[in-house]
Amino acid sequence: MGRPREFDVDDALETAMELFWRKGYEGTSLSDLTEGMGITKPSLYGVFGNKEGLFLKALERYERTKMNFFHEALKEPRARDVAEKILRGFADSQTAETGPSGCMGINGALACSEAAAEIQKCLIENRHRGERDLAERFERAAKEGDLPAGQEPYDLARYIMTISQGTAIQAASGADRPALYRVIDMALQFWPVSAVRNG
Amino acid sequence: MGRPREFDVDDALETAMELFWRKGYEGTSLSDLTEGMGITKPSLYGVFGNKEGLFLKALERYERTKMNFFHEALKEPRARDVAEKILRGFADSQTAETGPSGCMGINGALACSEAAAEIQKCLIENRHRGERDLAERFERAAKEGDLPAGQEPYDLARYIMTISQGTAIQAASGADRPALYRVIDMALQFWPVSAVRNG
DNA sequence: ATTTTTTTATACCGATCGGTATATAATTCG
DNA sequence: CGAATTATATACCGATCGGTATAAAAAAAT
Repeated sequence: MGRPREFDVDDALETAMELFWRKGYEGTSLSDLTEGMGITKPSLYGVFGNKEGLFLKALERYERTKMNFFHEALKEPRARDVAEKILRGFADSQTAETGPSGCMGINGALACSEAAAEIQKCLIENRHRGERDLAERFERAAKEGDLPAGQEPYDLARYIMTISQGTAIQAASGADRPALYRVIDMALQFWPVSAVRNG
Repeated sequence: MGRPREFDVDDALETAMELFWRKGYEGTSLSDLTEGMGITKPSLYGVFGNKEGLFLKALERYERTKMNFFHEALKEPRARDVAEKILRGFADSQTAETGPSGCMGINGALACSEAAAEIQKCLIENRHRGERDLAERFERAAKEGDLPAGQEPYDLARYIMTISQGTAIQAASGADRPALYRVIDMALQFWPVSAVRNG
């Protein structure tokens, strides 16, 4: 009951996500947000709490809608396919024609004032979580004899994430998708397509 | 003549560089700067013009004092040594005990408001310049038969810079130097130590 | 129709932002 | 000694920051 909301929460959150993605947490002002979302400040605060709450909800949406390839990739039976799907998935997301370039989890708050320290911490933990998930997948691969000889699962995971974070900077600097794909091709050169078993 | 300056310009610039490096251009306020540098705002404006001018001078200092390894590396006679020196040079700078983690050229203004667009553009051009310098070095290597078979100079340069930008994010996320060195080892696996001639 | 509930619009809050006007202090030059 | 010059300290500027108080508007419940 009560007066019905005049805007779509999902649409508004999508807009907020794109703004934070493109301009970062501190680079996006409340005026940017309310103007872009087409709502007033009281409406924003009523639905999303405050700027920090809005950012976290936007980040959750980003993970759910733009990073879904990541956990899908972990299900690949071969470790090399896991790695390649993750690398290309990141590159695709970072260079989509629609939406900002780069990665929201990096653009959001890489370096910032003390006021954004909590957001910065969240994003760092976010990165660590992804890296850990990938490392655990590679640990399984190691047990299965599915890693190139002499490769440590955690080092391999950090390597893959480092490439993806590098392509995020490249994309934010104007690199297009084919350029990133060539980087990925090179990053996977040492990893034989069929190191242990076929399939 | 006139009243003598009561602070050392070089020391003040060093402090400004560290602040911008750690907190970014927009994340560093004039209060942060004047407090850290131990000078007042009129002194800052008298010597450095304004915040943007101070940032550009700090960036110049950063390039001169922290990125000097880069152009030194280009002088290495073998392309693989060029690549390795650059990769380890970046990793060293990004993980120095003294000074902030990561890279000032990336932390400075990766994603920001319109007010910092000019600084952002400068930093992007900065990255492109380094990549181009490296690509031209690899072009020379290609003529000398000093690249692994089938590698394009510009792609190889982008690859090396992508790794270095990735380690910058890793360092800003807490990774230590040995971890980055292991990433670099992996990134160079495809590149034989002596592909063409010995030396 | 009135009450209740929720959202909206407007106007406002103190704090901080980058930047500067003014005047005083400290030096060199004549 | 002035006079000129430069740097300092203090106080201030309008604009914007994130956030909110107040009240009108629009619906459901009685």
